[in-house]
Amino acid sequence: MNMKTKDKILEVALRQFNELGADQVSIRTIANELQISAGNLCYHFKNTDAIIFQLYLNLAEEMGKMVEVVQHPDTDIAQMIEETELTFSIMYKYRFLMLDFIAITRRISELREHFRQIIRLRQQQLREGIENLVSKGLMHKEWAPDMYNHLVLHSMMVADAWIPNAEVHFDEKGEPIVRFYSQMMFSMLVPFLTESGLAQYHKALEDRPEWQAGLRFGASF
Amino acid sequence: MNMKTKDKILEVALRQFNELGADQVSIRTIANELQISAGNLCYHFKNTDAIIFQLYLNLAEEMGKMVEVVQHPDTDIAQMIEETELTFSIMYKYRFLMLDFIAITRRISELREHFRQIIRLRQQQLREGIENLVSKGLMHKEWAPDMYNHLVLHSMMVADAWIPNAEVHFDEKGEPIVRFYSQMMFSMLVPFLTESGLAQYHKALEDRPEWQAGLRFGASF
DNA sequence: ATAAATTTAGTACAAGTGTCCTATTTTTTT
DNA sequence: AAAAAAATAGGACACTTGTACTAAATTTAT
Repeated sequence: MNMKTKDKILEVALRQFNELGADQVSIRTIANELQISAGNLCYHFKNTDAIIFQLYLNLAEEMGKMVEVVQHPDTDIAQMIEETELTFSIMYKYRFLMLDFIAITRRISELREHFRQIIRLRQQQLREGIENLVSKGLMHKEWAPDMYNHLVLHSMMVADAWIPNAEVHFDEKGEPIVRFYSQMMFSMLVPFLTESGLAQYHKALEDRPEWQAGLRFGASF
Repeated sequence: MNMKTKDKILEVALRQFNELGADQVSIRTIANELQISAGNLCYHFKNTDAIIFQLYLNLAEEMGKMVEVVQHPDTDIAQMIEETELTFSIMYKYRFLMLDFIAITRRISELREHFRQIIRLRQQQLREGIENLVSKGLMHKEWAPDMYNHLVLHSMMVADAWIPNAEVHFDEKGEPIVRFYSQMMFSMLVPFLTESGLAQYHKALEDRPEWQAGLRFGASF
């Protein structure tokens, strides 16, 4: 099977973006690595922004598919953690978008509005997850007004921030990072779990040894 | 009194950085606005990175002074909120650093290490604050292992992420934004407050009407 | 097979950037 | 007042980037 040039471009571009940052990649750096002419590359994508936008669409698509698959309403805690990890993996695959998000949205304004939609989707997902856990007696009912509204907002911010955070505080890359921050994300719910919720949580950790080991913040934390 | 050219450069540069983003500002855009030659500007700062680094040092200095002032150990909740707001104001003044942080640290590597120190400082501050509240019976003792360790980490991430978040989800600028996110930051502690802690919290809000009104997330949230 | 469409290479151009250098002018020091 | 230092203007240079264009090669359709 022969990969189309267009796909090869996207593949190489994604890697370069992730490794070097959005501002260090140009049509020429990509064309060079692919051994094709810059003119050829411009035939497929007018400029780097066009490539970035396409990569963003790919991200959005992968996210969308993921959400569809996960739609069964009564998930347990172990499943919720897994879903978090899956979502975070997709984000990590396109991490340059998260790292340079502001600079990118300033140039490509469609992206900002489109991204807000994804956020709304994820937010709703989380809210439903919480309500589900409450109805099952795994999470407490909220004991202060707006408590879970706030929790959702805080979670969304952590979900946006973990990749930049990893970039600053870790030298590691890849899986361990994704797992560490998925765990951290879920740990935000722990203080709100009931006894049976906590029991499930600990059991889930025991069943997956790789969820226990994990990284530790180094000198910085 | 005559402002030195060097200070004028920093002033204009800071505004341009905040308004346009780090990648849209060059020695020439700054020189133009100041009606000085590019050569002159390069006499004072070799390049834009040198300006950015100096602005970062200014931020660090302001933060340092703030911490010194605030060092009295027994603050109440109202004071803690005020301190948060003060810290956030300083961050907001230099917000381009937060927005383009990753891209900037990739170019200026000294900055990353230096920044980690600030983080460590703030983290310690928060940890002491929590311990203080616990010892006063305003916060519960932790009822799950590492609970407050996690809380501190989550808070640090929100503290890093609020400015990019504001840029994506709000069109407003300035004070209201700072106040909104300071409130949000503090609201992370609310679920852990005791009854008397909650009472103090609500009283603090009542005493400062401007803390109550606040923004609401618009269509996106 | 032949015409048409797609894909590719190669190159030229204008704009912007950081860097460097020289020549004045202004300020400070002696 | 003379000498030294600091500040400013102006511009040349090399480099990168996105853009645009032409011509050749390849694939696809008829």
